[in-house]
This record gives sequence, structure tokens and C-alpha cells, in this order.
Amino acid sequence: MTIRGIKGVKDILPDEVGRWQLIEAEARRLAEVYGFREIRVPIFETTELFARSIGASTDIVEKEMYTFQDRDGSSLTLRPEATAGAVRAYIEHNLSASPTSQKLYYFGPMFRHERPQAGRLRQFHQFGVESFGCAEPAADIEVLSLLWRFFSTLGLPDLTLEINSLGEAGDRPAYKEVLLEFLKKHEEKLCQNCLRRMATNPLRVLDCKVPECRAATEHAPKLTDHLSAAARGHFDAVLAGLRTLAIPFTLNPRLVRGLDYYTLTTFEITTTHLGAQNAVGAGGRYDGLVETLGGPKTPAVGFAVGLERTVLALPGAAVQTPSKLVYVASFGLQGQPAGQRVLYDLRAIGIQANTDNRAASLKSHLKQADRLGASLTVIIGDDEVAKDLVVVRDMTTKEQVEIPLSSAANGLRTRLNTA
RNA sequence: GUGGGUGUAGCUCAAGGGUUAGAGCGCCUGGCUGUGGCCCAGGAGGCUGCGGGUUCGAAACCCGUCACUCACCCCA
Repeated sequence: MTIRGIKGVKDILPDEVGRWQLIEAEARRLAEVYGFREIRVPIFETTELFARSIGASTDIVEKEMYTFQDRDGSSLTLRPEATAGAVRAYIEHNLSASPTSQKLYYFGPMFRHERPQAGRLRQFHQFGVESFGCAEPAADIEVLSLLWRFFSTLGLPDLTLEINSLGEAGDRPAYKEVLLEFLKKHEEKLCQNCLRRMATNPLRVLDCKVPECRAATEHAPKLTDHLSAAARGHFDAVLAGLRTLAIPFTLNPRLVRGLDYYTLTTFEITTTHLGAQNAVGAGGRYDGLVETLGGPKTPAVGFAVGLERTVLALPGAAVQTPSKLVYVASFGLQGQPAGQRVLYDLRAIGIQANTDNRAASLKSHLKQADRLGASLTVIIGDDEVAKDLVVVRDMTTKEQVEIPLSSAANGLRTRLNTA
């Protein structure tokens, strides 16, 4: 039996890498335009970091982490998300004292042991940003603006921005009591799952997809009606900011996030082109996290984008056209080495040039040039070398001209610009 | 962790229990001795996922197993 890749861990093959590069380039460009700076943090950390930041009783920590023992017995974990690591680095390197490193962005693989399905893998990739040190709604708006612009610039179709406020740290426990009281009165209408959720995570009941549950909770007390004055004011300011920027949004009082560290603003961008896992990007504010992990009291807001899901939803037309290619078709005792020299010179001046070293006949060379999508093909056989010239064939017009062998690379460069 | 679907050529898929398992695309060769795409002719490529069972006979039916896939849960 041949060795196969791991379940839920995928290869990204050359034919699809173009879409990835397009998305990554746009993410990086926009993040820099918005004044974010890249940070590269490790893909594994101590297990405790994730347990403390994401929350010990969340699904991610309870059953989805790739955890293993180091040789000295300490427990390490492949990161299920990057915020924890970014916050750890922020604290460890005293970035709170840096005037220029408050806004960070990152790329990289994340790992969660889940059953794979459409848009969900065990190793997946995220692009994300973290904005530290600003408690003002302006920071939420800036981050949301970047996220929205990213997807709309890429041209993802049918986007919806859903937004909610979870309130300040104290608001949620108080609301949970009120909600539980309501749910208990309607227990008999809820599905098995929701009865279980009442014990584990009552807020999730509001997010249930079963129609009966939705109906039963339609008149449930809303979290946004139980916000403190400060939280309410913050939320209203964020919404006002979105209106100012003409970013469309939908209020979703049922929107709950699965990570414990979120406070105040939470949001999610979905598209209808994905299947059941329809969120392409999500995030929110996490004002308590830096302090929880032992740093100074520091407000923060950020998001993460699922790159696989972005690739899935990216319109086919968005892929970039490849740059112009010169194919070198050389054969024969004299032609072959001459061709190698031309290839070497073309590459030296930065022209994309290729050949097929297996091809022995002109026919097979031209066939390969065609498959590679070459704009021009240089034909160099013994006859050409004897006459000290090469034949340049335009692959679309089939027009052929002869140019001197000695200056072939430069001659091809000028021809390529007009081809 | 739970449930459904699917496993046949490199890819997409046919073959109602009955000869030697086929097609399209792709690949190779030739027509065209040094000129690609289109066309024509030919060719290579298969333990029908794996193991058992039923049957005169299994790619097909049954059991098991593995893989892939979709969904639940949850999340990007």
C-alpha cells in the first residue's frame, strides 16, 4: 500500500496555486495599505496557551487540538488559531510599548482535529489581523472595513456581513441567567441538541437551525437588550461607522462565536457559494485576552479569514493571466548547446523562458511550447547554428523571422513586447 | 463522535446477475523524415478499493473493512 496524505490535510497543486497567490497578494497589499505589519508566530505553542485563551470548555480545546508531548514531557499543541500566539508574542516582546507594532497581520496553517467536509479541513489556512491598544469603536470599524474591502475587491459573490454585540465581560453571565429562565419555560419545544446546549452553552440554542427551535426562541430575550450602557454605546457607534462607510450589514442577535475570549463586537461574513460551512471570515473584539494571558490591560479587535473557503468562493475570472513565455526548441549536436546558452541569457534578463529537456524532435518541442502557452518559440537546430542565427516563431500568428544567434536574448525581448 | 452517499483507465463517467469490463477527455505513435493547435488512423493504460460470502456464473447481490465525500456537532 502506498503512503497517502493524512485525512483532512490537502495538497495544493500547481494548477490551483494561482488562485492562492492572488488571494494572498491582495490580503498582504490591503493589510499594508491599512497600516498593519506582518508578524510570523510559531505553528506550535504550549498547550496551556490555547486552553487559557480559547477557553478550557470550548469544543476546540476539549476535542479538536493536535496535542503531543515534547521529549521533556511538556505538553505542546499545533495551533488551532493564531490569535493566542499573536497575543503571547505581543506580551513577550513588550509590543505594547511599541508605537508602530499595534496593528499586526499574519498568514499560515491552523490545525483542528475535526471530521472534514466541504470547506472544513484538519489543516487549513488563515489570513488574520489583530489591532491592539485601542478600545474605541474606530478600531472595530477599521478592522471591519479591511475585511469587507478584502472580499469585495476579490469579487466574492453574495456576501453578507452579520454583526452582533456580546456585551462587556459582566453582561454575558447576567444575560445567560435571563435566557436560561426563558428556555426552561419552553423546554418541551426544543430539540435534543438544544437541551444539551442549555447545559453547555445556552447562547448556542439561539443559533440552532431546527425550525421548531427557531420558532420557540423567536421571542427569547435578546442579548443586545441586556447590554450595559457602555456596551450599547460602543455597538451603536460601530454600526454608525459602518453606515458612514456604506458597508452593508445585518444585525444578527443570534450570532454567537465559539471562542470564549470575545467581548462586545462580533461579526461574521458569509457567502452562499460554500455549502454548510458558509463563513469565509469572522472575528470580533477581545478586550480581556491580553490581561488573561498575563499582559497589561489591553483592548484588542481582530478577524480571521479562511483561505480555503475564500479560494472555493473566488470567481474563476479572478485568476491572473500568466506572464509571457519564450519557449526554446533546440535540438541536434550544435543546436542543443546553443539553445542552452540562449535559455540562460533569457533568464538572466528576467524573461520567463522554458524548454522541455526530454523533447528530441522539433515536433515534440512545438507541442510542448503550445501546452505551456508560449508566446514565442525560438527554433535552434544545427542549420541555424551554422548560419549563426535563430528562427523566432510567433505562436499565435505562426509568423517566423530570423535573428542573429549572438544577440538572440535581447532580440527576443524586443519581439516579446510586441507579440 | 453520529448519520447519509460513493468507490470501475491519469481525469469525468457507462456496463438491467451472463462472452474478452467500455466511452469521452488526456497520454504515446503515425499520416506530416525540421514546424504546435484541427482532422484521420493506430496504440499503451484495469487485481472494478480490500477481504470474505451467495451463485453454474459477481463490477453488480449480502457481510465486513478501508478510503473518499456530504451533513450533524462545531468552526475560518
